[in-house]
Order: sequence, then C-alpha cells, then structure tokens
Amino acid sequence: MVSENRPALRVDVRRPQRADARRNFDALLGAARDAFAAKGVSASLEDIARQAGVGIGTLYRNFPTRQDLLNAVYFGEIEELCIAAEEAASLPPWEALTAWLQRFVGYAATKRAIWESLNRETDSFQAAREAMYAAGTPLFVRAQEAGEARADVSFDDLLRMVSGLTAAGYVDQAQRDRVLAIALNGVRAH
Amino acid sequence: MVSENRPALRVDVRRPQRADARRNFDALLGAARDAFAAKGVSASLEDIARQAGVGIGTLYRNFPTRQDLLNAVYFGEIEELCIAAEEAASLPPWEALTAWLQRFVGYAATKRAIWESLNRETDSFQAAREAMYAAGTPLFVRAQEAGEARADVSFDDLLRMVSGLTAAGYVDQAQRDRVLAIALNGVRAH
DNA sequence: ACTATAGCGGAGGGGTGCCTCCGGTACCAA
DNA sequence: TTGGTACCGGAGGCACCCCTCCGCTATAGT
Repeated sequence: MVSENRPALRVDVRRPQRADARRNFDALLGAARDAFAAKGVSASLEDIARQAGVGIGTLYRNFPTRQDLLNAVYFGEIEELCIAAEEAASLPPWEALTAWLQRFVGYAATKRAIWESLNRETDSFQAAREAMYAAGTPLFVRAQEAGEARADVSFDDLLRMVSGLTAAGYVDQAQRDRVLAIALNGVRAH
Repeated sequence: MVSENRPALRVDVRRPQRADARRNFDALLGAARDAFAAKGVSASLEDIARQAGVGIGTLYRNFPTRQDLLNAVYFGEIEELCIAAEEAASLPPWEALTAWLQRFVGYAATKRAIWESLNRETDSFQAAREAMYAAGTPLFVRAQEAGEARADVSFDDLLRMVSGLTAAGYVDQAQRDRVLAIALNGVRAH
C-alpha cells in the first residue's frame, strides 16, 4: 500500500519506443552510472557512449545536456532508495535503519559525484531529496522512539555523516564497514 | 626536542634564489592550495598561474608537472599537521586528540583533492603518510591508554573516518562540527 | 516482402587546457 | 652604472572533449 502512494518522481526524459532504441537507452544509463561513480561528474560523455557501445549522437538524442544524463542516473538511484526504505520497514527498528543506511552507502557514491554540479538547488533536485527524506525519516524516528537512537541527533545530520563516510577512500570493503559501524555507534543511545 | 627529530619531508622542488622568483614561487603555492581545495585536482593550471599573477611559463619552471605542484601543496600541509601534533601534546589525552583532528579537518579538504590523483602509492607519498601517522598515533594511543578512546579502533580507521566526514557537504560550519562530534562519540570509551 | 520513418553514429567545427620554447625583462654583484 | 644571467611570460602547437548535423540503417506495421 505504501508503494502506490509514493509520488512518481518522473523525469522529463522518456524511454524510447523502439526495441533497439530502448536497449541503447538502458546501456547508456548503465555506462553513465559507472562512469560518474568512477570518475566524478567530469567523466567524458564520449567515453560513456563508447562504453555503452553507441555513437555520441545517440547519447545526445536521449540526453540533450550533461545535466539530463546526470538527472536520469540520480533520480533512478533515489527511486531505488525509496523502495529499499519500504522493504526495510518490516525489520526491528535499529536493524531497519542500518539496513537502509547500508543501501544508502551504495547510492552515496553516485550522489557525491552528482552533488558537485547540482549543489545549486534545482527544484527537481529539491523534490528528489524530499522524496528520499520522506522515505528514510520514519525509519529513524522509529529507532528513536524505540530508544535505540539518540534523540538529539537529526536525520539530516545522520545522512550527511553516512554520505561523507561513504565517499572516503578505504583499504578494503571491510574497513569501510568497520568505520561506518564506529560512527553509527555514536548515534546509538546507550 | 621532538621537532629536531622529525624527518625533514623535503620535496625535490626547491625554492628559487632570486627575490622576485621566490615571491612568484610562494604566490603559486598559495594559489594552487586554494584552487585544488575549491575545484579539486582538475583545477586549471592556467587559472592558477593567472590567480598567482604570473605567466604559465613560470608555473612550469617551478613545477614541471602537475604532480610536482600537487606534491608541493600536499607536503606543505602534512608538515603543518606534524607540527600541530607536537603542539597538541601538552593537552589532556582526549582534548589533545580532538584538537589535532580539528586541525586535520582543515587539511583533509586539500588531501581529498590530492588523493584523487595520488591513490597509486608513490614512495614519496608513502613517506609523507608515514610522517603524519607517526605524528598522530601517539595522541591516539595516549587517549586509549587513558581509557578515553575505544581500544578496538585503529588509528587508520579513525583518520579515514574524519577524512570522509570532512569532505562531505554541510549546510553550515555548525553542522559539520555536530556531525564530527557524533562520529567521535562512537570512538569514545563509555 | 515492402516501405515509411524512428533511430543511428561519426565527421567536423569550436572551445579549452596542457606544455614548450624563446625573445625580452629585471635582479644582483662588482 | 653596467653587464651577465636568472628568470619572466605568453604565443602557439597539440590533444581532448563538447555538441551539431545529416546521410545511412534497422525496425515495425501492413
């Protein structure tokens, strides 16, 4: 029932009609996601097109500006994040929160890259952020009401903390999880 | 007595002899520090030269490659950080650690930018990192031995955590301090 | 099978940054 | 003051990326 009420978060980019065109569209989105995560916002669009196995012209037909491509990747991630929040709702309070934050970690790598060019608040970006906050806040409030999370910490503080931790460089995956656990320990009510 | 023993951390770049040349050298370093912090590693070298009020040729004479300039800025920051550690040594254990980490926050903004291009381990970079760790570890160990910091956390974990938190985007300075405090609370022994 | 057309892709012009090179400038020593 | 020279600085060649344009291709409907 929740998923039906979730606002659609539609972008003005629409998926093409023909089968081959849809394949290219999806390949471009995938390549863009990888490239932005790996090289930041300044990733070469020609590289992305090459990686997707299409011509540069095809990229520009689907995404007229760099910002359009960035938006498409970004909104896709946000949408998945909202769905993850719904799925986590069935877990116990603290586990639900940390499970969702784990998913956020995967998203934050992309977000960081996009933030670089999106920090002036576009209204579409604003809407996406609100959708994400709407999805995550209940999890956090529930953990607070259960006495598991500190009451004097805001959800915004928490998200920015996790977002920052994710963007840092680590020796391996294990260290990242360890560091995240240390920081989350600071959020826990004792 | 500590400062006499600290290894010199010299870079192969040397300050020119003539007075006007030294002025230019210093102006370039300052402009580079600002530019790398503001725009990341990909800041335009021509912008840096312009900002420093010198020609592009002068930049290249002092720093033949982009990496040389990056190194010069980086090693300068590291050196200051080592000095800050010595100064902090006179404070009580936990205060000394957090004071130094506060200083690290200022340095991390630069470091993040440099990390992007320096993640393959140059030996000179390795040396700088070791110098920094040598400076900070005693502060951390002292806090652990005083029972103020968790014994099951490593100094490397701590530094990467703070480094990541620093690089994140915040609404204002107050939020950054708040978030840092939350995360450090996770390091504290209760 | 056939055709109308949605969709493809890369050549190419414009822009920007990197780095070299060398004629000119200004410092410093005598 | 004057000469020797360390140093300056920007013009210019190169490489890369952005984005447009248009002749060609593959698809989907009949």
